[in-house]
Amino acid sequence: MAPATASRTDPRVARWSPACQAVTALFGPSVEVVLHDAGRDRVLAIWNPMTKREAGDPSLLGELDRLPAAVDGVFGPYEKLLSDGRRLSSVSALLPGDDGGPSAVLCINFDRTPLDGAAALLSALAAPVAPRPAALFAEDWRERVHQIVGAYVRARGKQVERLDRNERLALVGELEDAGVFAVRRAVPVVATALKASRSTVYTLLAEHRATEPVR
Amino acid sequence: MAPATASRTDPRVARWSPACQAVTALFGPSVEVVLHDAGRDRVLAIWNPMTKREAGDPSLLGELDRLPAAVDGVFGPYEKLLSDGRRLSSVSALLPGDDGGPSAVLCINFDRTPLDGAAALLSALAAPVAPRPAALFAEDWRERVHQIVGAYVRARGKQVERLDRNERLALVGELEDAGVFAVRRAVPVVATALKASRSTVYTLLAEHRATEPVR
DNA sequence: GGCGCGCTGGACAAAACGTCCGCGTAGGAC
DNA sequence: GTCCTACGCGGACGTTTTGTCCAGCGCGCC
Repeated sequence: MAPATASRTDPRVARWSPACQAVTALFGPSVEVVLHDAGRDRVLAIWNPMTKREAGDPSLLGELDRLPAAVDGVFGPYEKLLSDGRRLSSVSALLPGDDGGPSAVLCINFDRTPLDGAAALLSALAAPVAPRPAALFAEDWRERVHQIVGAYVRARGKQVERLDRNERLALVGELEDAGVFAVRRAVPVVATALKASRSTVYTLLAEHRATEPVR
Repeated sequence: MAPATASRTDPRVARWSPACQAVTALFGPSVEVVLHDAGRDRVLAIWNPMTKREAGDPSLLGELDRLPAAVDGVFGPYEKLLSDGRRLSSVSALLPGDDGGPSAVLCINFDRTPLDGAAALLSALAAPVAPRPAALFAEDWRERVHQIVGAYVRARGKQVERLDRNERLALVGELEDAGVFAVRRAVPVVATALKASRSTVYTLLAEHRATEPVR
């Protein structure tokens, strides 16, 4: 498994290559390992590249300056965003040369996008998955209004027109509790079903809401 | 973040430490990184130990001989089993010394137990989840919006922000078909759920209605 | 006949709805 | 890099719906 590198002869590549390869081997296609030339700001070698970068390309490591202060020569982990939307967790490490000073920079980028998907799936498990809920909506709410009104009317054996004020109030209450008034253009429909005016429905509704404030 | 090591002065530790630390930093408590002295079969340093091993302990690396042949000095990944049942994926790499010969061995052990749990959970998803009883509509149309959006998003393993235009259009279509937009104040809620503006939702809605006029 | 209650339609203000447009910008072509 | 296109955004705006108010009126009752 050779890295994409034109600098095979560079001693730093020879030195760090096994370590980089080990990481690549363990995490397969999810990680990209990049070895940078600290001095020339170039990519020395790259394993499993996620972008089109290759050895010799500029490193664009200037960003390291702006990152949280290094701990023992290690930056991060910090988040990176690829242009295609993938989300990476990244760390960088300053690798010492023979003189003890930094000679190379190691960057490990971990594509956590699949994990995001899995995490979403997992957290969604907390809430039960509703299959396709029955078509309560569309035109059904009208029917629902008529059902509620019809049931009420039947229960008292009167026609709508004969219902007295309290009964209408109660009926509006039932409709409200069924959520009918959360639907657009519901009031006129209810008014018709109740054989009453829009005004009256609003009055009853206000009265009901004043009585049962919470809902 | 210092490794558990009594060999701070060993030049090999100084050299490889940043790289080991980088790996530890990225994968947090899930990985253990061990640097071995190839010659003396001793642990040189260990980061985030999962067992009680520490620097100076015998390495017990004899097993490497029995592993699949190394590729470019890298062994594995192979599976290890801890006594407490945890399952590790591991790789080992022969790290070259200044003379080019091996001077140290790097082992990275990744605790995949949590992933096994997640995988089991995930595959269990294939089995149908008991549908929950259909709720009366009342206030749950909001929840419905979130369910539909959530299901859609999960199906593609993207988060809402990254859905492209067509996907959003389709999603709005589903919401429309579910009758969501028949509810008062639905558009702002949908906009929020979609992480889009009210305008955008209306645009998509218009587009959808132009495409599927009857419904 | 006079009174009170409640419903009514109409008028009107407020809120929600839906449309439009200019601007910023991300992404692609060159 | 520059240009270009397409898209999403927020704000402005006109329209529709909503909700409130009121004067008038029917009806039962004293």
